[in-house]
Amino acid sequence: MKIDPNSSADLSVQIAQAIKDAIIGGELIVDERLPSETELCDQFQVSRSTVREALKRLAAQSLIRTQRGASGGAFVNRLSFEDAYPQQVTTSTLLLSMNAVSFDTACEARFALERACAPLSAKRRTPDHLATMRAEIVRQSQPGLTDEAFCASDVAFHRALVDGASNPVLSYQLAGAVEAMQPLMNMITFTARSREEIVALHTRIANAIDANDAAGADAALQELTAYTLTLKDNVMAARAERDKS
Amino acid sequence: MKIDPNSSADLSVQIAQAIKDAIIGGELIVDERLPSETELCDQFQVSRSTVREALKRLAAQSLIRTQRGASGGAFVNRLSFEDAYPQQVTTSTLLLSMNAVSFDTACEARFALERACAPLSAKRRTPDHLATMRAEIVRQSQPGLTDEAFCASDVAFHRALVDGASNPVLSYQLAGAVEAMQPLMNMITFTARSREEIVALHTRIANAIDANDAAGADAALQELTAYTLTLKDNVMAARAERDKS
DNA sequence: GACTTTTAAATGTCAGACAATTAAAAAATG
DNA sequence: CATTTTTTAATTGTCTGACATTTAAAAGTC
Repeated sequence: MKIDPNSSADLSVQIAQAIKDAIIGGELIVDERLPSETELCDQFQVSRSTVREALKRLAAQSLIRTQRGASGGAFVNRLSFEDAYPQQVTTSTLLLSMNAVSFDTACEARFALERACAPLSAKRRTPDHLATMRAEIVRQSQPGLTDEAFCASDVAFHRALVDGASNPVLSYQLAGAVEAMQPLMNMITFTARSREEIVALHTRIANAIDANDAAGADAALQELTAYTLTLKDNVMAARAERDKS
Repeated sequence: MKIDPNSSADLSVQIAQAIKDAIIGGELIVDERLPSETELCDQFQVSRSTVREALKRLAAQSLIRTQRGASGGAFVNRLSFEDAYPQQVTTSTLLLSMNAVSFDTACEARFALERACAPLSAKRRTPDHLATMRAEIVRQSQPGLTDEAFCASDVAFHRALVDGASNPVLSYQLAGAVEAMQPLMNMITFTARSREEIVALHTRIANAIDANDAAGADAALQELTAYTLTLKDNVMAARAERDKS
């Protein structure tokens, strides 16, 4: 682990990168303790503040964790899917909101990814996944549900569908896409009629997954995609009309 | 933006979270300048080191950028897909390597996601994407290529396929899955025979995409998935044999 | 007016101190 | 001797103050 004295980059950035490289390269393994801050000062010939800023950068990425006290220090963190999920969701959400990603683009991505999971989910789903899907369908059918709660339940339903594939890598990748869509989905007002339609499609999906019917699930998902886009168009048209008057 | 004086969490963590919330909540908009470090010290009633550690945490997540000099400071960063890609790849790579994700699981996820893109890519790919795919096929055909270079070219080929869908959200999500697989792929030794087979499948994929043939591309991708798993099994079996003797 | 110099504001880095936490060692206790 | 309590030392967290470096804007110069 060395830094380039000729580099113009900030020292704390260089040090963070050096440690990060060591972790990625396997020189530092999971749960291994890094040298103490004081030792890192000696090693890199910088002050403690600089070392600390570097360590905070790594902590922000969940690459290390720190413990205080004797025999404390910074330890290489096992990056778990649980840790990575929320970061992935936050990043995806900001990407969508800051880059003016259109509803259509996000929607397309979401359902394309979800359709990739559906065949696997049809094969492997457990009773547990099916129960979650059914429960969310029941919730969605209840009148008086706010649009936000309806959307949250929608996310939970699709999450169960994705998790049914029993592939943590897929679940991780999709959590971002599906959950990041939620703010966009919340912009849509769901009429009683449209909820009915969505619940019907959800039921078809759940039934297909239940029956290990990949093709059926795929077809229903395609219809749901098209219907979601229709809903969005209606809401947009209604708003445009309202704003005109 | 306030912090809870009763919280047991580190001050720099709390301050980072407060600013992060303000960004996500839209109180701080893109390119807006944050108060200077000194002003933040007053605002949160903490020392400059603490404020700086909080800012470094945010910088590590690309949420802010800093500029030195007069009229410098910390600015809310527009999180671009370009910034987010490498972070996504690093995180995915570490997730795979640290959680003992099996080759099969990663492979399944990768190809499932890729198949989700193929139909869109068949519809929208530009001559540019096709040219990249063809160029990588040519490179892969050259004898004397190292396994690493072959794998890198493989990633580039599939990246072009994914980018052909012209959906930045999909490209972003898939970059992680595909590139994170590379270290695992690098473990495989590609014989001349297997390269020939892969190049043939790549050619079929490129031809199908060229001909706007979604079904053809999907079929070739499925075969490639199966073949990749076969290759892995062969390599594993050969190693087991070698280690026994 | 165009160029150069100065200035001031901001971040980056350093040094040293003390506070808070914690595990282990040492001491006290029964 | 075993158990509990106390002390100690190591380590991170926070504070203070200083100086270095960078940079845009203001002031000065021709």
